Amino acid sequence: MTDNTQRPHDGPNSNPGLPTTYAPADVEGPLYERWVERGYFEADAKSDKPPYTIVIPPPNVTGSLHLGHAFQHTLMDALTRRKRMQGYESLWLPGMDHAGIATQNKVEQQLAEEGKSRHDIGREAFVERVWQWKEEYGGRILGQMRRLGDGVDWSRERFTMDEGLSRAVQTIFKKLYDDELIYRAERIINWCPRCLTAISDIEVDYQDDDGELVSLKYGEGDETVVVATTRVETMLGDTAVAVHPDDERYAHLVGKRIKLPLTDRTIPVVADAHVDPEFGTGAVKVTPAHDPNDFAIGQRHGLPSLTVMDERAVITVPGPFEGLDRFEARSAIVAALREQGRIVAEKRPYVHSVGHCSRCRTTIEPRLSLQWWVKVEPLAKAAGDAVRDGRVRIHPPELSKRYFDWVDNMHDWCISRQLWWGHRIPVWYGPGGEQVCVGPDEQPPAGEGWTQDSDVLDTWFSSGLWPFSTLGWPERTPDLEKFYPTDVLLTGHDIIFFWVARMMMFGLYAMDGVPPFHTIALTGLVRDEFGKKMSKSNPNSVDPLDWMDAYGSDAVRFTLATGANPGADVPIGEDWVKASRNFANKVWNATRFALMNGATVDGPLPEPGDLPAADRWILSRLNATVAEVDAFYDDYQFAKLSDSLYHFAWDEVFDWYVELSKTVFFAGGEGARVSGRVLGEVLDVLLRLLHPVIPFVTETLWTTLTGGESLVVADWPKDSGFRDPAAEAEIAEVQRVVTEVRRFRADQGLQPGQKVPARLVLDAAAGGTASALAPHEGAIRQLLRLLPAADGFHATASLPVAGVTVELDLSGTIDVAAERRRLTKDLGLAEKEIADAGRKLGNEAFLAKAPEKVVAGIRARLASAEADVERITAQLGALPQG
RNA sequence: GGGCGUGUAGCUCAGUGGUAGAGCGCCGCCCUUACAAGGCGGAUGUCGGCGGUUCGAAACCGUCCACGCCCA
Repeated sequence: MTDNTQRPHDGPNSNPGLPTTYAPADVEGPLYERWVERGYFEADAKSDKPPYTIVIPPPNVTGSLHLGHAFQHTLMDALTRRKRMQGYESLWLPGMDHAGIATQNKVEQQLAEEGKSRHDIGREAFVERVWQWKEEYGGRILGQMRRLGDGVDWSRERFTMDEGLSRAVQTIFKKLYDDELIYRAERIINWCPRCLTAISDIEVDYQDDDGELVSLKYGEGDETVVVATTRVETMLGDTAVAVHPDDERYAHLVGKRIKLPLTDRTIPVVADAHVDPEFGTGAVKVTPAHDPNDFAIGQRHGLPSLTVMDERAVITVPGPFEGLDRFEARSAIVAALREQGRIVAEKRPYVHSVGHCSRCRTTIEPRLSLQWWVKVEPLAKAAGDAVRDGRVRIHPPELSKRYFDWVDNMHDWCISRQLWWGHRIPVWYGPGGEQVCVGPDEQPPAGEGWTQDSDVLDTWFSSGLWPFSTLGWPERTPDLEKFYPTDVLLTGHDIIFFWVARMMMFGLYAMDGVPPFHTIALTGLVRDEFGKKMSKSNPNSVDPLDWMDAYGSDAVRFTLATGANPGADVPIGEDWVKASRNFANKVWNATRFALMNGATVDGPLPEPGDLPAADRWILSRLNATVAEVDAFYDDYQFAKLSDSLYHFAWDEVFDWYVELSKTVFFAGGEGARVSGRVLGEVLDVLLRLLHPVIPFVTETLWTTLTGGESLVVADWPKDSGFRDPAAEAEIAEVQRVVTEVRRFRADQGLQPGQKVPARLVLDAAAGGTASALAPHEGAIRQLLRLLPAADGFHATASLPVAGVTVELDLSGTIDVAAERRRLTKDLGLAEKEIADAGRKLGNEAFLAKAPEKVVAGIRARLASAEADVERITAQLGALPQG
């Protein structure tokens, strides 16, 4: 990947301790294993330290690590690592979700390859197979989490189908059942004819599909009515036609029965106020067993519900259509009706919204079915109130509204699934129609004819218990006492409804009104570098493991953290990961330089009063950065804290402080010793601050620099409060001088390495500025590659900056045209500044109404621009003609 | 149809009333003894349009346009 091993300067002069480039692949794996072996991530329930807890959003047992996981895990890892360093008993609890449908599908596929179905081997053997599958193939993501560096407590790893968690499920089911918050009822549900199970409303994805809208004529002679439908096949199950009660067009038909085509049935025409007389013909067909709205009409009018399809959506009505799939039946029925002249109109394609199974994309078939339900109203109200009254904060707050919209308008939750993999519903039915819900320590009813409900529970039912079932509930374990409630729930805003709301409902219900966490931190989704959605079906999908292999886990983590603006989507591209790798390498090399020059953390840090300005400046900035980073962490501003560290490290420590310190190091002696101590201090703190986001490279460097045991258990830095505005101003002046002369050199086409004789003339009139610059002359000369002015020095260029004029001897003519161009441009800018400031200061209203501070600022700008004009004009005048 | 959000440099995004910013990319010079995964210098914007409030608007208000997401 790199060929710089052959570069000449990589030879005899390089430091033998650390190689010139950081090689993540060599260190990451062993480092992680060492952290785990030493038990750094294992939390102690008996500790006196205050707890800090995050439970991981459990990934599917079938899943593998994608960028969305990597993103959220990076943020959770950073939060828990920092808290651990701050002295909290930090627990990040890992685990997986059994993912009912997804896992069952995997094993069914496996069986299909053997030419078998689950029914061939039976329920018990099938569940056994799923467990085998889980042991063999499940949980690939856990190994990938290690690669990413997740500091989770593996000793507390949980799985939703574990014994303890299953017990929690049964316990809460029984409690809800006894409180009459769980009931069984026949309703229209979303049925997937491929998965052969009910799915919840939120597992249905709606999309616009090309369909057909067919208008059919029902009835005979004068008594006909035209209805339109996109699902013609359901007409076999129609048990009424409904019209609006005030619709005069149909008033004469209401109460009468009309002939339903293709059948030997007649159906009533009913009047129902929910029918929209403006839509279509104003008459609608009513199929109570196959449509939720029609079901409601059926309930109101006491209509029978006629199921016309089996669970695979195959027509079951005896006759010519029996045995046809719903889509085949649709065409066949249209053809048959056309033959009878009953097709009045057809619109094709007719684009309309169609529900699809979020697991397999199959078109959902609404279906009348007997299912178990959670009565959510009291639970949802409590979940909403906990946020409304501030016990739980949603971050960023803009997303609260979406949460309220959901919990305040939630429908009862269908929790039964016609699957074999999952928590079986603990209800037994007796021979006489009895129904008994069995609690965890109770024996199911014995005797002839008792059978257990064959359905299992929705996976989200068990994951809703996650924040406390994982800590041992329903037992009052030490873990539960210590670590509940958890602190932060960090997850994507796309599962507010799936998961967050469910945890809130169950947490408040099971834990005596104590919400499961005080903060819900919501992230966006990971997108590609052009802001396009990443999905497994898109070619833009990236395996984060590939990037970790190529650039290191730290690079992937830093990129994700830098993109993490609250609630916003995160675009990520390979170039950005490369840039993060470059940053890690820069930190590596700066520390390498420091180590080669005696940077140390041994001995006390000298008092500020005993330190040169550059040291005071960087220590002042260091402490300000600590404060800034802390504030950003406490506000979940990962992008800002990463950015702040990036710029402090690179722009201030590496580009200026390290460069300034070179003069001191090369001079040797006591100055070098002091400088080594300060540089050691700065890097020590910087590496601690960076560690939660990029744990690997920082650990490697920090242990080398300090000899400390591990950053994982090191103390988090504290802002000492030290600030030195004077030193900051002084270094800013040095930077101005250096930058100005560099610009001149570049404009003049001087090669960066070319040394130039120069004289620094301090401007006595500038007073403090000039004398403050005096001690920095050595550093300025070093940075600018200036030679002493020897005999025969002849200044060919003279650059006044702040309190100093730098005179350069270029031993010949300078590029006057280039210099004139530059000066003219600067002059223009200064003149524009004067005009702008002058306009404001000439505005009475501005002077009267603007704050004094702003006016003073404009005055200062004016004065500075005027000085610039004077200086530049003089420089232009001094240029040779031509 | 209802709701929410977004529109700022070539790209991706910060910026909640007082001099328009960052990263990447781009142009030029350079292997200057930590780092070419680097150094130094440079260019780049009618802040989506229009109107309003204000001494002052990228930001606040109204409106229009474009795009995205959620719900129905």
